[in-house]
Amino acid sequence: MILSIPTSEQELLNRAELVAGYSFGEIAQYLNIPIPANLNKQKGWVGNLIETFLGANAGSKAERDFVKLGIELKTIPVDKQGKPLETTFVSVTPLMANHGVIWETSHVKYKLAKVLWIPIEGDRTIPLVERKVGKPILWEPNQEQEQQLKQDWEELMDMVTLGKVEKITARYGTYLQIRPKAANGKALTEAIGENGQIILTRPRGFYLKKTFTMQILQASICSSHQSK
DNA sequence: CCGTGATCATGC
DNA sequence: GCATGATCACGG
Repeated sequence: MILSIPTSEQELLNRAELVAGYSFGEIAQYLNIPIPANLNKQKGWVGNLIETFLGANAGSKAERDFVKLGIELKTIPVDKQGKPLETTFVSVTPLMANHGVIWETSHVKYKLAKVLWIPIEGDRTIPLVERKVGKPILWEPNQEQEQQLKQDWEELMDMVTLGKVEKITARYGTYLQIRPKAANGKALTEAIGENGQIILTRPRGFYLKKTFTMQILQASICSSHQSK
């Protein structure tokens, strides 16, 4: 089953709010999509399920999910207290041709300009079929958050361009980190080495640390209380 | 191989 | 316990 692409932000929000509270089993049955026993072999299954229901532009383009609306969709697994269980992948880390690349025009800033967060139950003790979708959060980074991300991005990209990519660990960056992002350890891509030469290294990606996404989720709880 | 969707699972 | 580094599936 293919659902139409939402033509407005409000339509997208309405659909996201509609699906809140339903289980993965119910949604998969409605869309006629088979449910895996677990996510071991299909780690992106939940993300694809929600994308399909919300009518996101399918494909693997380096574009936002809802191009016309300028909105990126992210499902985020949370525990019983609503805290993130995983970091959040943002985009591939460019390891070459970074001359003149700045934060303002970076893929990270672009992707995170406007995000529709969909919390999902991620507790592995709950059978996949029974796990439920949470209430959507439409988020834009505030000035402080953008500054935090920019600072981390600049520190990390400095290392990449200066040939220190092999020295980067996930411990760098306060809220944004760089980690491997590949099919397996055999995947290699070009990068700048210690002496400015071209080396082969594992592809990397930018990820948001849990401390950052937790702030987004908690802030939304606060504002919903205040608005009552 | 790259980029999309991410979570797994071992080491600390 | 939990984060880091590794990995799974798929379209192009």
